[in-house]
Amino acid sequence: MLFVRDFPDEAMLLDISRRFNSMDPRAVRACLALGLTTRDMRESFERFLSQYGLSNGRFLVLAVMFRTPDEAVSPSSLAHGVGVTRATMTGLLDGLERDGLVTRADDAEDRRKKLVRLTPQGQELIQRVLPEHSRRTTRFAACLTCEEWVTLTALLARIQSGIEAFENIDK
Amino acid sequence: MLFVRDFPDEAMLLDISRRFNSMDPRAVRACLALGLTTRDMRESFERFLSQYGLSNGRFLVLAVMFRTPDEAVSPSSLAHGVGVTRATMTGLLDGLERDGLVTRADDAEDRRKKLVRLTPQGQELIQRVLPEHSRRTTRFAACLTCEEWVTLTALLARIQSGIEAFENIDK
DNA sequence: TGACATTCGTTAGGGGCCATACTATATGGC
DNA sequence: GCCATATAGTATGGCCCCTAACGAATGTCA
Repeated sequence: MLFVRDFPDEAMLLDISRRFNSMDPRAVRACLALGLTTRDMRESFERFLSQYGLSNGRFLVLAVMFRTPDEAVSPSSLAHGVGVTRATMTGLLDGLERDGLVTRADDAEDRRKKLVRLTPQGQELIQRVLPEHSRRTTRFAACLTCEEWVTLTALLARIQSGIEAFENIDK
Repeated sequence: MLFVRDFPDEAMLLDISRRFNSMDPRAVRACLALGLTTRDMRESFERFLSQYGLSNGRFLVLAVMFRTPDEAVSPSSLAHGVGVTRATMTGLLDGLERDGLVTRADDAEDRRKKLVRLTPQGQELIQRVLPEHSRRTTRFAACLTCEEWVTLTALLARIQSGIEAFENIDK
């Protein structure tokens, strides 16, 4: 019932639930809201990044690398840091390298590895993005009070552990 | 800072925020939780659907069509109902037709249109999925109390209108 | 040292989604 | 009837992400 992109579906899904099982519409509505809110956040964020020719994945790569701008990192550790597979990282780095934001060199010590480095253009770009990103996040944080954010986190944590619980039943 | 798939990033992003701007870590944490919870819900849901050879999109198509199992619908209205573009719907229908869950026929009245219908196999499948889906949703709803779901919805609504607000500033 | 396992980056192939642009058809205003 | 416009479905090509499998390099341990 989750993960719809359009509002008409709310009616449709409520309809389906009604036909099959009397489910609490408040929970259904909240799930819908969860999906839609997250989608809106994501879209807003990606629209912002796209002004700089970045996607979420590309941004995270640059951001991770910018923590140690002068050190080279391996694609593998980047993949872990960003939270994608190594295969996906290959694709991201292909794009970033093509756009001149990053370089890949061989590692003399461990010849399986590559050494990824930010180019000056890469550093310049991420330094231009991050402050604005920061401003956006601050504005975003103002949507709720501190207590409300804490409440939200607590509720989400309960949902997550609930999912985990019945995930284990399923399997 | 949202939309990370892995936990190490929390540290990383807090680090970034700290370096650039003192942001409320409670808000950052909540955003992270929002993204992670939604992802977990989505993954749990998709894992469930994949047992039946369905994806979120494919499931929604069948579910929408199952509201009127005997009526034919156009790809266009399906796209609107499911919330994807017409181009995406073409792809979804290609797959569903290939798997024998759906048929496409020409519309004699309006020769631009196609008429999509559930096959008996399609009906059988969605009828097998929906009750289990319903049970899952019910279990899911039990994660929080009714009041808590209402609270959650309210908080999310505030976030959404907040996003909308500064989305309008940006553009 | 040699055999085995593990790690690295990559390729190949898939799904999901999008925007864009094309063809065929329909429709409203003249 | 004719033309501009809108709509329907699709093809193409792109991005993001995945799994599976590969060759090369390295680690391990008898």
